[in-house]
Amino acid sequence: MAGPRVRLSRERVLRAALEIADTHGLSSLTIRSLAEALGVKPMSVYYHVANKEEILDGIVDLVFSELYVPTVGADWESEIRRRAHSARQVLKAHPWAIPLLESRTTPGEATLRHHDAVLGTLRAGGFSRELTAHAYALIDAFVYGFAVQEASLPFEGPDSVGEVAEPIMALMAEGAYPHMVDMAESYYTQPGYDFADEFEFGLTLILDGLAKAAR
Amino acid sequence: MAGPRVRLSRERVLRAALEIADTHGLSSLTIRSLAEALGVKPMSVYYHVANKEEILDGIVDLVFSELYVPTVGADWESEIRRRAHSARQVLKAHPWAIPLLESRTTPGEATLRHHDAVLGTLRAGGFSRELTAHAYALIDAFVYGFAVQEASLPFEGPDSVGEVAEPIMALMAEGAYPHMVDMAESYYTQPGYDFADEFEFGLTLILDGLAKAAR
DNA sequence: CTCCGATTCGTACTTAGTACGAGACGCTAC
DNA sequence: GTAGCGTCTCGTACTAAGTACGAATCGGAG
Repeated sequence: MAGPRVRLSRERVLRAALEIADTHGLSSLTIRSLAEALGVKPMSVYYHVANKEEILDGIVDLVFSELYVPTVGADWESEIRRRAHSARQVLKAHPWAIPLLESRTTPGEATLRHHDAVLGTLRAGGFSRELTAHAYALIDAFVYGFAVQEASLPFEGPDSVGEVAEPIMALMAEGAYPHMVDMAESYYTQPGYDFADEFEFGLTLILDGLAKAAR
Repeated sequence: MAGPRVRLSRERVLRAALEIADTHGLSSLTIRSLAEALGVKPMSVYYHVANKEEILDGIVDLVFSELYVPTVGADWESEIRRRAHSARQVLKAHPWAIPLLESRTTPGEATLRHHDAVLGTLRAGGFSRELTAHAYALIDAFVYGFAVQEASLPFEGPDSVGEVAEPIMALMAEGAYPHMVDMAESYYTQPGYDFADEFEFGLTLILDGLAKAAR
């Protein structure tokens, strides 16, 4: 059953944890399931990480490491745009990571490197420190907030509307939420609607606004 | 020891749960702690809620019910601005709720009513359905994302910088994150800096952009 | 081959969610 | 008042999961 006995390592532990979260969801990531995936006994994991918190911090940083890192010095607008799209992509691929990003207050290396690059790109793009701070907060709030919305959308496509719980539909039908119903019926459920497009609109509006402010 | 024996109810259960989360943090909210706060035995709680998930859904909706609900028909910009500030305030008061807002996919009544009012305000303000969808996504992403940032900021004021873990500071000192260090030293830690101001900047930029798009 | 630090694991305690069914309460009809 | 019956509360106990503690094992250096 066992292979040629591979040594454990913090790296392998985190990789395996990431994989479990990706394939079976965050709630399936337990020390025991992790140990099993590694072909090892639970307590062995604890030699490489202090506790589960550290594992969570670790996989969040792994997710961060997947983000496109903007090039300091290149055209700020396209770099920031690219990294925003990248972030959306990555968070969509690891939706379980979204609730974690906040609770983790111990940023990892990839996380710090990433933020540093964003700040650098803006500064090199001619943004004052003040405007950089504004821009940084605004862009990240949007990107992150958008990912959250996308992950928790009750209906995210023309097909999945039916999945909304019945009591809600009942209330909706009763006319309790007229505007939601109107939007749902006349817009969100129309063929061709894609929530992802909202991202482009918002990002463009923000970048345009920042560009104007930077002048 | 017991008072005049007050009946339990879903309402009382949720109120008590909210209070525990507010005062001792979300992790202290367990069925047992909740039962004790209610002067009751753990399993009694389960007559009023199906499981802990339902409790979480419930307190999230309670938090939503604290938000300012915009008046449909009134000036959209000031209404939306007011509700944005309200949201920030509320989320700041219940930071534990932030990670929850996403994971909960079963919106409560207050949540739905709130969203309906926002949509209605925009529509009544002359926004097309398309622009309403854009605006709604953009504004909420920003408001929510901002709250997240605020809650997880490594340093959120001139004083608390020292709280950042040492390894990070060490790396920073080594010059690994020059732009972060620069911003931290020359801007974030300057007296008078308040992260909250970033909210105003972002919100105004967004509302201005939307106003222009609405014309 | 022996010794030693680096790893791995066995055992077991603790906290937490909650299934199941019995018991207590209090109101209603006789 | 009292029997009867929903409504509500709780006693018991099982399961899952994190992890403390120290023993067992492994693999390379001398």
